[in-house]
Formats: sequence, structure tokens, C-alpha cells
Amino acid sequence: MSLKNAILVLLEGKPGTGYDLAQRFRGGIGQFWTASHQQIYQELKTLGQDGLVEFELQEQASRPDRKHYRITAPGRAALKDWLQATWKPERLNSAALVRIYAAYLADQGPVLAEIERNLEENRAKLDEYLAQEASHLARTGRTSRRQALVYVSLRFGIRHLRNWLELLAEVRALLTEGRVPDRPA
Amino acid sequence: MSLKNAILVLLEGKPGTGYDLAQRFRGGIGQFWTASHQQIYQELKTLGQDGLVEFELQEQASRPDRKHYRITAPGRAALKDWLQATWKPERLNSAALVRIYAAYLADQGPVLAEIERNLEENRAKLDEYLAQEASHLARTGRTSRRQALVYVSLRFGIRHLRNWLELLAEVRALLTEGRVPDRPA
DNA sequence: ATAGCCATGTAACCAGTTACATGATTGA
DNA sequence: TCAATCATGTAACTGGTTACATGGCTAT
Repeated sequence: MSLKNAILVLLEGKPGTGYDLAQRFRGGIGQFWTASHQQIYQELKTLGQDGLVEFELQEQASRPDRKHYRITAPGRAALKDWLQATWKPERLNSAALVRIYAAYLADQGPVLAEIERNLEENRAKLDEYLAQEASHLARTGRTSRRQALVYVSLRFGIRHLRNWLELLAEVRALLTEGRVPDRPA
Repeated sequence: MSLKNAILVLLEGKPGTGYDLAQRFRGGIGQFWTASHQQIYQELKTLGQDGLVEFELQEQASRPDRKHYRITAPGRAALKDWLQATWKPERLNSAALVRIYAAYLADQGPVLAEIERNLEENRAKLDEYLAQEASHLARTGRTSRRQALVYVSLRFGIRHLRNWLELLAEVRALLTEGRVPDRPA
């Protein structure tokens, strides 16, 4: 249900091929929704059958022909309906958090190694996001509603990463030095 | 894969019926992993076939007999292996974030209504978590590694909720007053 | 040469949701 | 009397992952 709408959001922003969409799911909206190319091609097919998107064939020598998709009027309407519908409770399933929660059942070595790796990864991602934020703040002139929403979403992502980093640091301190935070979060 | 291990974690903590587990998935570990009773019963069946859990039938008059499950030695071993394995990248899929990201395509009314509802819900949940934190901090004496991990996980949950609340507040300010945050997150 | 990008897809499988089914007990 | 709690499950469906398949172009 939501993959469908995430695709419509992307195509509303800018038409493109399935391949393009797969790329775009790695940055921007990819913070909040991801999809593999297999899923995307499938979904585009159904969306096409339902008339919510349409494509133009661009023939190419030596490569598969490109299908350049764009959203249709019914597609826009469906998307708007979904955006205005009531949100249903989300389930967050994080294997990493389960592993941390139960880390007392494991040997420290391998767990700490994973934590280190994750700290690195998330620090790098945070730097990226911070750079994006800086470039937003450097922009002069009034911001469109759309840009503003992208920006507050980015802020959420930044704080989310910081939260993760803090968790990982606390877990590391706990496993290595036995230190437990003594003041409220 | 992870549902399986989440169940093993729960049973490691304390044996119980499928019904019990469904309850427990609402508090504590339920912050990070949720499952419906249908999933749980299915999974317990397969875990039983694989010898990772076993059950004792407790007959009851007038109600379905209870199957009291507990983890087995091979179950514990499998869980430990999983806890020590390398973490694979997680995909976070949040429909709510997609809706916010694309809210500029919708009428404000219904979106703001959902945001209000969500603010309420999350504030209530935050209060619960804060109460749990307070009761942890009030506890005297040394904490076991296990309790400490539960505690740092809880702290993560608290900060996560605060992050959500901040996002929702920023979106509301944006949609109602057109106010865009002007200082870094 | 070898890896990575471009560009599409199918098939088998695993995970999760929704709907259906039963039925006594307890408390408001 | 109505809703919630206890206690189990099946069946159909939808969503998502993994593996497989093709094949030229470009940069190192």
C-alpha cells in the first residue's frame, strides 16, 4: 500500500524510469521508505494497469528500452486521498534493537565489534545529513512549503541518527566498563 | 528470521503460552518488535518442529488447552549465534514520514488532524516511558547487565518519542504559521 | 580483465496482514 | 447486555527478499 504511494510521490516530483526510482529510493525519501528494483518494477506494472501511472517507451540501441513513467491525473487523486487518510499505527521492527536488548546473552566480543561498525556507519551518514542541512540553511530567499517539509524531515533524520549514536555509545560503555547512565535521558 | 529470535528472547526470559507472548510483545521488547497472535502461533509451531522450543500441555476445562512453551538448549544456542552474528542493514519503512514528506500535496485540514492525534498519542506513550524510567532510577543497589540493557533501550525509546514529537510540532508550525526552523537541529 | 553502471525483468520463497472461526469467563 | 480477557488456530492474500537471467558501455 505504501510502496505504491511512495512511488507516486517520487513520480509526482519528477517522472522517471524504474531504474531512476530505485536510485532515488537511496537518498531523500529513502530515509523513510526503501524498495528494491524488483519490487519497483512489479509495482510500476500494477500501477500502470490501474491507470495511476503511464509510460513512454524510449528505445535504445544495445540496452533494454527505457520506460519513462509519469503520474496520471487519477494517480494524483489517489495519492492525495492517501495523504489525507487517517494514519494507521505503525509497527517498528528493528532486529538491531532486539539484539541490543538481549545482548546480555551473548559474548561481548562480536557484539562490540558490530557496535563499532555501526557507530562508524552512522557517524558517516550523520555527516552527510549535516552537510545537506548546512546547504539548506545557506540558501537565501523564501522557502516553498515543499522544501520546508523536506527540511524538517531531514532534521528528524539527523536527530534520529544522533539518538542511535547515543544508544550505541551507552551500550558500549555498559559492556566495556559496566557504566550505567545515572541521569534521565 | 527475527521474529523467531524475538520469541526466543522472550522465552529465555520466561516460559509462557502463545497468548502470553502476544501480550509481552506489547510492552518491553514490543517497543522494537511486534507480532500478531497468528504469527506467533505459526512461529511457535515451526520452532517446536526445529526443536528450539518445547511445550507442556496444561489441560483446562472449558477453554483450549494451554501450551506452555519454554526454550530448549538448542534454542539457546541458536539465539546466541544470532545475537553474535553480523547485523545486516535495516530498512525503515515509515508511511507516516512519507505522508509528512509529501504533505504539500494535500489539504491541510485532514493532515493537521492526524498530526494532533499523533501528538496526543505519543505524549501519552512518553509519559508511560518516563514513569518506567523514574522507577528504574529509584531502584537502589547494583543493576544486572540485563536490567541495564533494558534501561538503555528504554532511554532510546524516550528520545525517539521526543524526536517524533519535535517533528510533529515543527510540521504543525509549518502548516499553520508557515514557520520554518532557522537553526540547526 | 574486472568492476560498476545502465536497464529490464521472472520465479521461488519467506514474512506479515486480514478475515474467519470457536467459546467460556469476568467485570461494568 | 456488552465488551474484554483467555486461548487456540486456519486460509487467503499482500508485501518483500533472494536468487537467477541478460548484456552492452565505461572507467581503472
